[in-house]
Amino acid sequence: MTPTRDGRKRTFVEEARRRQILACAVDLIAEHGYANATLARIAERAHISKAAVLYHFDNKEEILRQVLTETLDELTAQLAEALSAAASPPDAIAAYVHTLIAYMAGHPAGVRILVEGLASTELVTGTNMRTQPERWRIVADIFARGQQSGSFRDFDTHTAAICLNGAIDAIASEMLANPDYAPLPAAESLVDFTHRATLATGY
Amino acid sequence: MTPTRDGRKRTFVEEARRRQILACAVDLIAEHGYANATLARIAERAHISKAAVLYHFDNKEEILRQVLTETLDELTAQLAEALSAAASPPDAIAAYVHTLIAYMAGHPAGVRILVEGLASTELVTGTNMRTQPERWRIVADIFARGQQSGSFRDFDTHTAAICLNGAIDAIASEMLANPDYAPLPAAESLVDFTHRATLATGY
DNA sequence: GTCTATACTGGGATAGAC
DNA sequence: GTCTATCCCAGTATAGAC
Repeated sequence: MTPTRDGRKRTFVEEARRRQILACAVDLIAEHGYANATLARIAERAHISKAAVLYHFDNKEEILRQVLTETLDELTAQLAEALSAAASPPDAIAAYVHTLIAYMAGHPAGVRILVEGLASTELVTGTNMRTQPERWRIVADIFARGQQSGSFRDFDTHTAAICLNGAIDAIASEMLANPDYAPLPAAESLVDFTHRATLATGY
Repeated sequence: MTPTRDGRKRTFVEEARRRQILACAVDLIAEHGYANATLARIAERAHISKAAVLYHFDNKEEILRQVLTETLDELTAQLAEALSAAASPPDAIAAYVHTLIAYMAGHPAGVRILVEGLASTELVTGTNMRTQPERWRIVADIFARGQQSGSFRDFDTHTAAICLNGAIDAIASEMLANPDYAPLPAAESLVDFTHRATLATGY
């Protein structure tokens, strides 16, 4: 996974070291946040020197990027599975919301990495880390399919998708900030809101 | 505004310097982002030394905090005005959405400061910058009042408020990332979604 | 190919002169 | 009240040992 830039094959040690470094980075980011997960600390935890870390990764940002894409891939896989099992577009929307929020509830470290990672790469460093097909497209496509099949009323799918994702993210943030906030009822509410707002047939 | 820690009064020059420094910081953050708005650059733009900047502010984060609260205060004032003019809770929700999105459309620099500032202070540095009465409360209260007066159906006002704010923020982010994205239709859509999802009477 | 040592840069923060 | 000098730490670059 994640081939080298020049397509050359990776040695055994290299692969092992990369995994080890990434694992250390994940732990540190989850515990102390990205800004406090310094190269020195990562190196220390991996029992190697700073320079050794930079031998395997071009720079610190590349480590974040890698951690981020791995987390994202894991989530995407779960999402793909849930979506393929959905019988109808409205079902798919419900599955999307539930899968995302369930993941967030079960992987607080992953959430921190995603929230902080996406925010810091996009905003702080200016690098565009948006997922390949922009995130809202997945949802917008479901809405569009539902409109064609008549299950959704006519509305701007782009805006609806952005709002839904924003709502999910906000719930995730609240979960991080407030441990008392229950994710499951929140997910149910959000699905309910979305259905009421988008379904063609009366609720 | 923003008294000193020890309650002592601020001299004229001190006040002027603070304003000047904040103005420079605002410009730099808006143009290049918080991370790239270094003390050196702020000092350079204000024609003083780095240390002089730190004489007036304890550290860089305090500058951000100040910029943030000023931007937030401005926005809050506009919001309060719009809300007080609203005749009913549903009207208030519409006014809330429109005011926020209109502000965002008209003040791209302000948006950048808010988005980046809130994200980086809360997550990267770990400082809690949530506004005094947490942001969702304002909206949740409107929903609650509307439920009492019968205009809203029964739902979890906390979650609804979080979702609505998340949706607004997501629209703001999209506006930043994609200049083609039109804010006004998006605001209309969001108000429409919210009404459909929350009104007690059929739509 | 893998790594250590070391040195350089740039950012934030402090001490002390004026 | 403002500056200079200095320090520390983070990220990065290079040389070279093995």
